[in-house]
Amino acid sequence: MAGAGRGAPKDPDLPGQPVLVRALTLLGQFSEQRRALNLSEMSRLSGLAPATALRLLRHLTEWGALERLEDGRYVVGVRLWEIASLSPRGHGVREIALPYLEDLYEVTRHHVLLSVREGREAVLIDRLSSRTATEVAYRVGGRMPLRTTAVGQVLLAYGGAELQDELLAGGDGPGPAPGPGGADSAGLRAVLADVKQAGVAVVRRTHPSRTVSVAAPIHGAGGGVVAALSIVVPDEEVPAHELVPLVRAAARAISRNLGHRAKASGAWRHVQPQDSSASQGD
Amino acid sequence: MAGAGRGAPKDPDLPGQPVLVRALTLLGQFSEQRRALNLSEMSRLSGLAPATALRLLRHLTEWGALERLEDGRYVVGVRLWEIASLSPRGHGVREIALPYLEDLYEVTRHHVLLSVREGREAVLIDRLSSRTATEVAYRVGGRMPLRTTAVGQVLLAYGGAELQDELLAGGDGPGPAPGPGGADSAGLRAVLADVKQAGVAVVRRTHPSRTVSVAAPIHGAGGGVVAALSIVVPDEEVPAHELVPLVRAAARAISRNLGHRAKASGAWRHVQPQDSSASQGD
DNA sequence: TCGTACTTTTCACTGAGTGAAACTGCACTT
DNA sequence: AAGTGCAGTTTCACTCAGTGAAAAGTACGA
Repeated sequence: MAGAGRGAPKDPDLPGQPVLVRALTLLGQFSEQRRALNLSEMSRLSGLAPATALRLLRHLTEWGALERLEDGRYVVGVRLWEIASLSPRGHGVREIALPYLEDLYEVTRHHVLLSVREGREAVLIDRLSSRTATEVAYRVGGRMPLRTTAVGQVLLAYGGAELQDELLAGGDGPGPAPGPGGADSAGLRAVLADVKQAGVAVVRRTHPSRTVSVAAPIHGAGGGVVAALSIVVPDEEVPAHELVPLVRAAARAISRNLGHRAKASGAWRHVQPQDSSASQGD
Repeated sequence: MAGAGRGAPKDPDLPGQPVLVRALTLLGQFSEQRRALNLSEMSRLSGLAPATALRLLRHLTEWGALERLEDGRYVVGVRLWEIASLSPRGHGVREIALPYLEDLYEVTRHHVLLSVREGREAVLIDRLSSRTATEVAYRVGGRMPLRTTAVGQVLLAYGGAELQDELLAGGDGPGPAPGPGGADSAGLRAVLADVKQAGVAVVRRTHPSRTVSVAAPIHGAGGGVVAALSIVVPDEEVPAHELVPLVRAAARAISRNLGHRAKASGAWRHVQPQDSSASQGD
């Protein structure tokens, strides 16, 4: 890029940023509640001078990353969506997992979710829901907290100690921090330990409605956990312990299809009786 | 960006490109058959110097547009997928259309496709397929030709004269040009006229397998055609004329949900008897 | 040990990118 | 009809972010 131009630094953080990062910052301004933005908004939100924002937006639009509505506002373009559909952790896992998610859905007729971890949150990759199932809080492409959701707990449990420390110490980005000094760290650690050794997370919620979620880890070819699968049912409609084997079986089938070779031996015998999976009120 | 550096222009086209465009060019190198690329490949394919490509790739990776595998190769990242899921013409239409696609799928148990136009091709936004349905040629996120597919013909028929001229004159990007001098222009024009006034396209194929596709246009709030919906069935299993009302009804329901107010009046009476929809061998 | 291929760092040079200011066009008010 | 305000766009002199060849580092196989 070029210099900070003639003018003095307007914003303490922004001026030194490379062009590319500035352009990505522009892209990052789009969100579920801001799907269409005009120049002034983009400029204001990103902290870029209008002239600069305009130039970058033009390049992005020309390439197809953005599209322009008749009223002049910018929206995310199909070209970008198309490239993004090549994301292995996005559409990639989805393509492989979908048939199994469908099986699970056909059998239970409740919500089936697939997520991956991105930073300190989970991203919902796909969701199958009948119109008659309970209300859902999350949108495909949206983010979910790691601490309080079943998929989140699975991803967190298998995400490595580093991530857990990070999350238990600091805030988990958006959303309220757990407490002043890291309130329920010990509790969460215990939950995660249970999840990890049971191979499932069970989370009970009362908030949007009374539900139970059961989630299991999906392993990639390298052995690491690359995604998590869960099923969300109205509480007390189906006993959770009946769902556990279903969810685990589906997750294992998907893992196998991703090239994961399950560890041989007695894990089977160990895990099965240890049915007391992690749980957390609300 | 900065100058062409010390060296003389290496490639006649590339050197003058702005940084942002170069970065987008890098993104554009990913394709279905190239989902993971290493530095040398990216550098070679994009025509950028390795050092330059590396710097840009680092920025893209840092932001999350790309992710790096253990072996050093780059793949499209979840962050990009997440932003892209906000694309109105991508996941946007999908979200609204999905329930209707599902209905269509439940009733017929055959392939149901949803596409939008992007330049001179169609992009497949979603596909519902039972495992027992006929084989499919296209992948979600992939491109389909406008001339030879039912959805393509719908998008083309409603895409304006400019687009049609463009496509009939020149090549349609990838894929073989129709013929030396624009072979079957007249034929295609007639087909498109039929499609437009019938409100459906019917295409018969023999190639991967014998199938009939029936497609109908989806209108947006502004009245323009924003997407096309189609159903693909094995030939002679279901008579095409039985599918036409199903597909049209679904397309209209989706249009209404997108805020389209159907033109009042006798279109109904006109269109219905004009059942001879467009068709094309292979 | 050498060879090859890929990745990363270095560095002197320079034009691509910068942003304040001016201008245009539109909507709404006085 | 003249005035006000704001979003979008263009201009332009300045300069530092970006450049790419070359060199150094790394990994793997013969």
